[in-house]
Amino acid sequence: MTKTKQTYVLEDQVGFILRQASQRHVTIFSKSMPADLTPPQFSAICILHQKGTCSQNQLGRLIATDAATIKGVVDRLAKRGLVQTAPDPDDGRMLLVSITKTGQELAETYIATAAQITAMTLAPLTAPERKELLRLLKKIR
Amino acid sequence: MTKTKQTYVLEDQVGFILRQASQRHVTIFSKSMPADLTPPQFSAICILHQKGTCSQNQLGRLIATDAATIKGVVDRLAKRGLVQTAPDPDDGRMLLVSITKTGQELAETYIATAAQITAMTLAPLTAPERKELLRLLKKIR
DNA sequence: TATTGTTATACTCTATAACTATA
DNA sequence: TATAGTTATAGAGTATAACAATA
Repeated sequence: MTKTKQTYVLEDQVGFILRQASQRHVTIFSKSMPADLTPPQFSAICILHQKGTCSQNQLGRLIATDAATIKGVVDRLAKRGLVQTAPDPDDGRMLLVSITKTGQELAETYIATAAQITAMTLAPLTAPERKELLRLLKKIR
Repeated sequence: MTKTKQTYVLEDQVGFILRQASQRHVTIFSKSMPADLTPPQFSAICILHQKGTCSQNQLGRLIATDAATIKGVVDRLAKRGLVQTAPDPDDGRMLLVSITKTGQELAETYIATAAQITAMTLAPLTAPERKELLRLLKKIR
């Protein structure tokens, strides 16, 4: 009887490959997005482009960033004049975040670019492979 | 003729889902790894466990982190006594990183845990789906 | 001189924990 | 008690620039 030696090949671990795939995507994103926005920043702009206004924490939930992280994202967007914040008159805990006209215009201009970034990221795959990758990633997220 | 309206659904963008899948994996990793190591730190320990010694930049290339990032990773591991650094006597530019006895023992103890973390991350998938996900991720990394 | 490696600096994202304020 | 938000702290990733050593 042979005792199976425990093997752990870093190259085949899902976390390691996931990190590399994310790295490549972020590189494509930052090289291709002329507006100097990071992926989370663009995600926030996207949601606000659709909803107009929402609370800071709710925005964080929609773009999958926690309360501490979304604060930094919103602060940086506000500093650039792309969003505004104001306390909710109905609930003093809430901080309402809304998109500015500048932010709205930026979203409309660069949504096409974002779609191209997705296409570039998926370029090595065939159409059915792209669909399958999204399906599998959604299952493990 | 109908003009196709441009749609950009954040939920379906590969970058957005990739970020969420990575987040879930990192969460599993940090909750399950008793040794309080991050994924890049554990990757570095793994490589050094196999190779014993390598230059700092080479280590970075092997675990897919650039020169500036690997320096921080190595510094933190050195502070914990898991690795040591020394200038290469043959090439004064190189900083050789080697694993300590403590680091070696830690690697041997926790490689099984790391394998379990991979399994937990992939738990929502069937065996053929796991294989396919790895194949597709490797193509876009 | 060109290349490689290291280091310093700055900015962003992420997560946790502790805290305040409100419902 | 539960929720929303803020702040502090820490690790990581990224980019750029400066510097040292080597080819």
